[in-house]
Amino acid sequence: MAQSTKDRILDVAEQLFSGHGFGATSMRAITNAAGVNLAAVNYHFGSKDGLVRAIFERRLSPMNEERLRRLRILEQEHGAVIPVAELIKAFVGPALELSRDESAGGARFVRLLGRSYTEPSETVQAAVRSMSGQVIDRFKPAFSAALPELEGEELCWRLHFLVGTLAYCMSGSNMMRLIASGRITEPTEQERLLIRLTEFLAAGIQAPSSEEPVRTPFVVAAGHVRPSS
Amino acid sequence: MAQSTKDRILDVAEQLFSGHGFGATSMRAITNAAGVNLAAVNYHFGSKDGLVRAIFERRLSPMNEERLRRLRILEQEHGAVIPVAELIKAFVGPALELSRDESAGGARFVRLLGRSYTEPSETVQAAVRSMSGQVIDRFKPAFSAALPELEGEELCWRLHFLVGTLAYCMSGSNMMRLIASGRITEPTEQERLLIRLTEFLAAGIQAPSSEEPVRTPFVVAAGHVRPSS
DNA sequence: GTCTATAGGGGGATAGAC
DNA sequence: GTCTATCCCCCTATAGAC
Repeated sequence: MAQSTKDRILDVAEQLFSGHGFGATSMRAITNAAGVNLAAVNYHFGSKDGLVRAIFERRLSPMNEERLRRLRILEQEHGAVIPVAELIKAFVGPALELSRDESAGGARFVRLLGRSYTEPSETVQAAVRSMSGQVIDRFKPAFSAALPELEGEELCWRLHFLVGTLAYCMSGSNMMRLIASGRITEPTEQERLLIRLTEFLAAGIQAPSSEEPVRTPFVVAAGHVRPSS
Repeated sequence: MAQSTKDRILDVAEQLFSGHGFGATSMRAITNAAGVNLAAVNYHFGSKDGLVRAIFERRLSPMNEERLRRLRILEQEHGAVIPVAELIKAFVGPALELSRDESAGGARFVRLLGRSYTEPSETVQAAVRSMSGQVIDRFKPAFSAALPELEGEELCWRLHFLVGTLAYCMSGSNMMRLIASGRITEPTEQERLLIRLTEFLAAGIQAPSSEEPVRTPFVVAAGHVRPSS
């Protein structure tokens, strides 16, 4: 059950990055806390950026695989048109489940991941983006089929809002404490988060849209007004 | 029209913090870009943390005043029960309007503010929290009155989701590009964001809740079961 | 109010011994 | 694979001249 130097570095770095952010966590802090030598990070990961990428690789890739697996199951059950709430659960569920995995560090990683969506660091952006493209490519058409009344751009915005709400929940923001003002959220209530979040998101993404109905656009040209082809 | 050293530092710091984050922006970078001396930050703001607080003070306080002003107007128009969509617009509007103020740096600040909700830095958390408490204290009862069917804890979560979606939108996340995959969002469409966001949030916050209906709680005591008073 | 100079502490990365 | 030692950089904060 001996844990390798590499794994110890990953675990400790995940914890410190999660608690203080990437920029504010030094390699010295990581190697000290892990009880390994400073040079070990460069040996195993090449650089601090390499370590950051490895951390996302280790947890985000399996999480996204799980999302795709659940989508495939839904496609087998429902065919092309999947109920919206089921799509949301397939997308949101793996993240929230990982966040309950306190002992194995999953919770720490999820906090890190939530923040990474708004992180300015290019390294972090690139890592998350490269591992999330496939998920978007698969889920977006599925949502589109489930929400045929939503015009294309509106759908993009709705998905944007959905990802944003999830990212915020993942980040474990302290603002919840401000809103709840002392009210302690029980662990058992934390388990209701998937239900609460799905109810909110499903209603939001299916909201009636005031988007003007698709009109034939008019083009003004050379003195006369005519419908564009 | 001469801009004081203090204002130049604030403007440049806002821009650099917005682009690279707090931890990754040094005082040297700020003072160089502002064309002022390194020691000027410490003279005018005491420390880097003091500068951070001053930046939030300058923009967040007026923005929150505006939110409260709009809430007061709504209370005069509607009394205690204000339509949910109006409450959302009063809360979200000032932030989105500030984000369109490109020339005066408002847009940069809003990106910064959006990220600050998930920022691990204690200084940032404390600054935002101290300037947002009053807004929460005033809006929460208004939402509660507008949504009497929502049980207390459910309301906290719904507000949490609302703040999260807004924070994500403010942060100007790059993920929108991934979702839209090359589709360019026109400035005119950007102006529709308040409408889109309000539709999404209003539907989400009013979603039917599967929360067990309020039952008379039963108290087990001294051998008999009876409804609690 | 604004500057220079410097104190005093980390930062990431790497060469080379073991 | 792991260590020590070190290079050379940047960091914030402050003392004291102007």
